[in-house]
Order: sequence, then C-alpha cells, then structure tokens
Amino acid sequence: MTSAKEKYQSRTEILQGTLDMLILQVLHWGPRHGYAVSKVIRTDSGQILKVDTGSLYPALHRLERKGWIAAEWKASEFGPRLRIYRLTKSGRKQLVVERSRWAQLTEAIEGILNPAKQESES
Amino acid sequence: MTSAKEKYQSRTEILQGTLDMLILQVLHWGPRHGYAVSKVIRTDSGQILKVDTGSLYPALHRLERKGWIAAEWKASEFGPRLRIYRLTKSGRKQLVVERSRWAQLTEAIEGILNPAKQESES
DNA sequence: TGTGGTATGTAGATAGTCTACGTACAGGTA
DNA sequence: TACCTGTACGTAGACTATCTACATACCACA
Repeated sequence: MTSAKEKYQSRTEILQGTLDMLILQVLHWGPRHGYAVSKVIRTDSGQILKVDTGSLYPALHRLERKGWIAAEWKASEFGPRLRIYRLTKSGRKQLVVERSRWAQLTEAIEGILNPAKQESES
Repeated sequence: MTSAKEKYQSRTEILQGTLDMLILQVLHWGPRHGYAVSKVIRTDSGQILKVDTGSLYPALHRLERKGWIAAEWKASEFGPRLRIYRLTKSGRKQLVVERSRWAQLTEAIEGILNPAKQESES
C-alpha cells in the first residue's frame, strides 16, 4: 500500500532532458530501430540507464516531429515490423548543441560539488 | 503568439533532480537563507545555473518536509525577515546518496557520449 | 495452448520546473 | 511624496518529461 508512493522517491533513472541527447548520439553511430536504441543505451551504460517504452517512443516521435531524426517502416520476415530511425543533418547539429549544453551544465554542477582551486587547468 | 511556445524549447537551465543535491551541497558549507542559496548557486556556476524562486522555495519546503534540512525564522533589523536553513544529520546522508547517484549517472552518460577505450585511465 | 522475447505504441499519474504574480521592507532619487 | 530597485519569501497555473501500466502483434519453444 505504501510502496506505490515510496517507489517515486527513487524514480528517474534518466536525467530529464538527457534522453533526447542519448538517442541522437546512438543514432549518430548508425540507423537503428527504437527498441535497439533502448537496448544500446542500457547495455552501454552498464544497466544504469533504463529507457522505458513510455519514455522511448514519445521521445522518438518528438525528435521526428522536430526533424532531427527520420524514420521508415521496414517489414521484417522474422518478428514484428520495424521502424528504422536515422539521424538527419539537422539532428547532427542538434546533437552538437545538446552535447555542449550537457558539458556546460555538468561543469557548472561539478564546480559546486567540488569547489576549491580553479585558477587554471593547464 | 508563437514566442510563448518557442521559449519552452530552450528551457530548463537546471537538470531536473539536481536542484535538491545542489541545495544540500550549499547548505553543507553552512546555514544560509533561501535567497542566499540561490545566489551562491548562480555565482558559483558562473551564471549558468539560475534558480527561479518558483523552483527554489518549493524545493526548500520539500527538503524540509523530508527532514534533510531544518529552518527557523530570524527577524533581521534590516530588510525582510529571513528563514535560515541548515543541513540535518539525515540531510548529510542524503547528500552523499545524491552525489554518488549523480556520479553514477554522469559516468553512464559519458560512457555513451564518449565510448571507445575504457581499459584504464592511467 | 501458453509463455517469453521482440517490437511498437498509448493513457494516465506524478513530479519538477518555469513564468508570472503577490507581499513586504529598505534605500536612493526625482 | 512618489517611484524604482534590490532583497526576501511565497503561491498559482502552465508545461513538459518521465514512469507505470496496459494493449497489440509476431515468432519460437515447450
């Protein structure tokens, strides 16, 4: 009874806002279908980042609407049909933007977590 | 008319979930009132992290409800009254938890952004 | 026939953030 | 006096992204 509430305390395996960047990054390695993207993210992060389907597919549709990724159906002989996504030119630009934003934000946060000397890093 | 929608595209200066950690970290340096916490976060991050009052005070109340910080009013002779927050024992534990979670998540994300060799870093 | 894995998808709940507003007090200035 | 700015605390509503849970469909296997 109380567990339903407590579950939400340790929720959010994925930092909000980073999922789009991760999807763009994985697709930058080459076209893939959605389910494969989520498996790559999971395995490459050592099971730490788990993308639920309720986050994955809305994110893919979101990115497609914005023109950063493009998709086409592919009927497979084995198993269900696949929707193959690939990064567009505009998506590659967006990936650069999001990566630099990520670098800036993490640097800012690290600066608060670990202050002290910041004279130079040479 | 359209600007209202576009504003939200470049929103979220603060990564969701990190604000609590940042507040706990700042209060770990010593007791402060809310407005001072937000100023420290802004200046120490080089103006990158901006905490809006609509995020700050709900976050402080949230942390107080969970017992991680404690507060008391302090009437000041100059200006408005102050609500001074300090980290509790349980808050110090929570800071450790959140910092290690942050380290784990960033490491996982970096692993996807920059794959390749991960034999050693010596 | 049923179960588990693959694959795509939606509906609803939840939470956190941002924008915008409101209150209050002090100091400067026109 | 009236106004503005900066400090300080706070709330209401809009918005978005996430998670949980469910649904569909196909295939392999027991």
